[in-house]
Amino acid sequence: MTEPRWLDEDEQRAWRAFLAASRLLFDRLERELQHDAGMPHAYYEILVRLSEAPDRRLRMSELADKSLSSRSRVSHAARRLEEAGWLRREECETDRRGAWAVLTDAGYAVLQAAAPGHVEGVRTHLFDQLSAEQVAQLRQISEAVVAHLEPLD
Amino acid sequence: MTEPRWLDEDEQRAWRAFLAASRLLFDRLERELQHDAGMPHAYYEILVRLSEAPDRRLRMSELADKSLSSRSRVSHAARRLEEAGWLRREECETDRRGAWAVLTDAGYAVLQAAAPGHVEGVRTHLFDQLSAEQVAQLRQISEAVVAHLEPLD
DNA sequence: GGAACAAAGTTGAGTGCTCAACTGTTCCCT
DNA sequence: AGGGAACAGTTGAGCACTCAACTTTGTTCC
Repeated sequence: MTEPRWLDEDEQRAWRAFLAASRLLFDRLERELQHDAGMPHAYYEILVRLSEAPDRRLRMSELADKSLSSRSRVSHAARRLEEAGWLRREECETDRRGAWAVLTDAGYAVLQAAAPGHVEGVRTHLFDQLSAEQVAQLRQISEAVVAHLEPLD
Repeated sequence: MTEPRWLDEDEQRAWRAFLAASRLLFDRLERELQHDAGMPHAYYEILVRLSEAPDRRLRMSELADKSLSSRSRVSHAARRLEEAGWLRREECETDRRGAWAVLTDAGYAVLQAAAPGHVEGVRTHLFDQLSAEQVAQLRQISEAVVAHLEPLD
């Protein structure tokens, strides 16, 4: 291994602040969503992606890609969501290996009910604390990180 | 409930980018740490906090606060870390309810071994992608969020 | 056409987290 | 002093995630 490149003072502080902000924010939103809508954020995101797809359906792999989850994770989640009646799986005609994940009406209704509260949380805990300039900065910073991590892996 | 305050176009994009960046970054670091050092990031953070404390020891509650974890989480983690021989619990003389978490020499050694690789990951996946200005921006944004969420909760 | 390889998705074991309930101790207040 | 509230920490059940192994189907290439 080569000589380790340590973090300087500023980076150290930035990293710790970012770590703290992320943990606090996501833990908070997770808890609110769990409390108000009875589902973890990962499930919420799956429902959102499905609701935005044509015919409210996506192949399992697309769903995994769009929600930045592993196939395994989505597969486990789909089982749970199916039990709850919010999602239905259908076999794919054109590729017999494949499966469609379809958002049910009940799933759509649950999402509609959960969304305002969740959005309110995001507003309150994030955007209300930032200036318009900072929102733009956060976006650019995030996009740089995504651009680096997305293609790889 | 009052009228929901939705996110505008810019906020929507910023939020999704931030979500994606955070998930990708933390998942990646988590996986690297698990692979290279055989521990999740939460455990790494516990070891870090202990290593920085006087005599490498902290009361369980302080440890929970500093690592932004619930007492329960730290308690479960401590059991695991104790099994691994990286941490030892001692009873507190001045408060018989309390317990000290003490970093063992083995724990310190493991942390020393894990740190360079982890820091390298943070560099590569985060700071190498950002300008010095963006690092400063990220810090300010994060501190604003922490300031809002820290006291409450 | 058939063999090797890749892709889609599922499954089970293991692990860490949350939540609520619990024990034991200390603090506070009159 | 004594009773009640608050605090420190642990525990167990339930759930979500990871990793690796697996089945089934599609693709490629000779």
